[in-house]
Amino acid sequence: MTKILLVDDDAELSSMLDQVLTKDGYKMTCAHDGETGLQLALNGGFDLILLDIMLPGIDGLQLLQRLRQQHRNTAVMMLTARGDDDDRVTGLDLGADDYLPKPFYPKELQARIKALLRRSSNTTVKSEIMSYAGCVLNPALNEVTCDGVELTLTPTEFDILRCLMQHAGELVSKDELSVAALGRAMAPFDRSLDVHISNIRKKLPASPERIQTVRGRGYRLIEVR
Amino acid sequence: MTKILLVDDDAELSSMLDQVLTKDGYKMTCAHDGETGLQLALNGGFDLILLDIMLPGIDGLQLLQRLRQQHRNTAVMMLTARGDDDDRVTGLDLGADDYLPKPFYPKELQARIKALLRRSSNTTVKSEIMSYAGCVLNPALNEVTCDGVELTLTPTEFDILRCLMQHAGELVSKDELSVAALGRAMAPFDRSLDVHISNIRKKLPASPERIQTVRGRGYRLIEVR
DNA sequence: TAAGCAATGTAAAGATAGGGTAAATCTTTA
DNA sequence: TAAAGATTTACCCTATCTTTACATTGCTTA
Repeated sequence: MTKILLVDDDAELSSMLDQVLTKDGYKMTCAHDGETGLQLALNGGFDLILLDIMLPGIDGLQLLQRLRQQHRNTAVMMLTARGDDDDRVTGLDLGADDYLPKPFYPKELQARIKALLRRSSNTTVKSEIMSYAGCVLNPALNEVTCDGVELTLTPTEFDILRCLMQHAGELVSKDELSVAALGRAMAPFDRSLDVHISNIRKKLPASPERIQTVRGRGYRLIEVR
Repeated sequence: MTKILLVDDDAELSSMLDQVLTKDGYKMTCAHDGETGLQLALNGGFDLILLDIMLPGIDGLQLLQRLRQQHRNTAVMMLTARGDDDDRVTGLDLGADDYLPKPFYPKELQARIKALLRRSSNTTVKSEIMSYAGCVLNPALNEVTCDGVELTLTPTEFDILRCLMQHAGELVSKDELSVAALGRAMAPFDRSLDVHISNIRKKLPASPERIQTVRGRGYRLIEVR
């Protein structure tokens, strides 16, 4: 079941959307201020968050920012007043996936929700212990060992390695790695991922090389020996 | 490199967007009518298609529909005139991922493109292993073997061979190959494709010849024996 | 059949883009 | 505010792509 969180202080609008979307088969939860919204967003396991920008307390943009520090994968659609062009751009840069200017037709919201969920549905992260290429990665504990030696990885490095291990032996595009670990698509001239890869390699046993570069295509973790 | 196809008959707007987005580091291709747009969209391997609705010939919605019959995964952003609410909903239902009402600020387009690419980049296409003429091509691993021997192909060579194998035994025009592998239509005096074909042949077993030249028409992969 | 033309093959040179990584800078967190 | 971490910058190297130039092939026509 698809769970949607609606954060909006307009009680009337909330109630209307609640009805409409419930009828569409989504499981709805509503919050009317930023604090409650953030709290729920962080812990509720939602598939999609509909987020008003103008909120009492923490505003929508702040909420989004705080959310993105922990959850890179929840889809977020902002609901904005018309004309707030700057807010929109800021929101999208902060990692919102879409916005809809108020006022809008429910039909359009429904269509956009469908489009967004369709797009984001295959963003799943496993959390089981994984083992490959002499490395053992435990997502629950945030621990990795390689050839029995414990590695000290930063969170980003950990996410990159996890993504590589999820596709053990397969080619993983830099774009996919970037989204999985940095929460954004590769931007032109963006070298951040390359640097992280370089740093991970420094922490792994020097030989044999476990992270193979496939020029122009991505990286791949390879089984040793 | 992220490839974007822009389909819009407004020459001035096209040229402006072309400039702006090229500066952002995207590899741009433009089409000004529906037929050309569809042709390119189907074969160009684009990451994102910016699609005007009002087009001479095939209109944007038709184009989208035709595209979605074959390509589920290319991200599509529609550019619509303000007020066409129905078109927008239709578009999103047909599988567009976003729309932007004209006129818009380039900054907003840029932000939306980033958001959309971020979202769509991990929709990995589980491409299938193909086998023909003694060659086995595995897109997920970026690996090819021929008669059991592993080949080391560059990304472009790989794309060319994949395109040939997709049309196993059939004639493939140089134009189609160029679009599929180089991301552009053949230009006069453009010999790049010929050189790539030559290089692939060098890497394949010397005999029998598997890539057949059909003079004036294109190339075709032929079953050995 | 030979001449002429256009398409194709291909070696080699030149241009470009992708990637490695040290160091500087920015950002977040404690 | 310091420390950790992420990102940007800058420089280098080289695989890869494109262009060039010339050779070859095959078709057409006189």
